Amino acid sequence: MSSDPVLTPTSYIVLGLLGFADEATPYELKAGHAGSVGNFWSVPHSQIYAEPDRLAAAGYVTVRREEGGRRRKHYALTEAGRRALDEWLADPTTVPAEMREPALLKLFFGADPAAVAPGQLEAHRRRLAEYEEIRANLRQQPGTEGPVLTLDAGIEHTKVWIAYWERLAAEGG
Amino acid sequence: MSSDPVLTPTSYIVLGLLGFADEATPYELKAGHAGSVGNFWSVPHSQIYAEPDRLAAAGYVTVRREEGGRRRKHYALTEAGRRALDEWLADPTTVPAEMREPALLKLFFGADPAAVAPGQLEAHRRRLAEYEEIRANLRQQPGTEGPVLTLDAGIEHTKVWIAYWERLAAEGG
DNA sequence: GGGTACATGTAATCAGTTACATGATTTA
DNA sequence: TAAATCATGTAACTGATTACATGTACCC
Repeated sequence: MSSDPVLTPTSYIVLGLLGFADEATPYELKAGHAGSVGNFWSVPHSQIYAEPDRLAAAGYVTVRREEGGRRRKHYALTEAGRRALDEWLADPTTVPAEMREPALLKLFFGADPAAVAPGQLEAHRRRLAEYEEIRANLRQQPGTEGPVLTLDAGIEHTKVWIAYWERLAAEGG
Repeated sequence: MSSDPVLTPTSYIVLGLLGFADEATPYELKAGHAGSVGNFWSVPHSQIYAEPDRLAAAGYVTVRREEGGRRRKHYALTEAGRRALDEWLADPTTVPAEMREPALLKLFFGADPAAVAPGQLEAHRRRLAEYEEIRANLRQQPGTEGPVLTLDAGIEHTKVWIAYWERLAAEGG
């Protein structure tokens, strides 16, 4: 029909969040994003406010505006939106991201590993603690299989980073 | 002095590549990028052609244009460019990147792990083979410590991904 | 001399970033 | 009631993506 409007990761984050709630205001989307997906894929609030309108223009969500007072916008998935989300979830051809790790860029171009390592270690250790705390909280709740799996991935990779930077920190020139 | 023009990762990739060569044409930058940094941080060639001019405008590189024939541009670091590169390399406060892994986004929003896993496995196994081949070639050459370290990181993380997706593929519902 | 790979850009579009701004509620 | 903090946007700018376009050199 329409030449498919390109859906970005941000689009799918909004669609996915709307898939959990029946209806949501931008603020609820923002709140739902923070502390969940936001832990491994942040989106600035300006985007979270802008994206639903793009999706509405493309027919993937509906907007209901409050009459009185605050005139908030409430968004909900349309059939097309649900379909786009489901197709994306089912699509088996997902290209893995590149590493794109700034600290690696520095190593590549000759930075002293011992200079880079401490900062990385601290950041990754803090991140690991956060992930494990979140995981402990999620553990018992039902319906959190997806988030738990992503946390597992985050935890494992973070541990690899910690081991990596510990090694480089120890190999002082 | 000047309100510091913001240098992006792309800027540092160009600066870093110019730091290896005394002088380079955009094509040489492109070639130098492909198969090295390009393995974990790709930059489209349109950017590799555009970025040096931005850097020139900011005083970090000089441009020398060929008189005859092809009138190619040759770029070289200025003092300021070398300083910016060195300061970036020495700066210990590097914020680690987010995971931003599309496949994780899908898991988070409820995709069937068994549906996602095969494609991820194949992609990561291929990637691992590439990395190990490059590493084997680099191993003997002198002056490749930086690239070897980044490859090590890539290899370790790719192995973690493979183990992760193998586990999810095995846990068929 | 015709094709194919190499080499070198430009143009259009747009999502993402950053900053600005302000209204509504709660709390001290 | 003054101050935070919660909630909700808008505006400006620009790097990144994608596509278009063309020139040059080498090879069969």
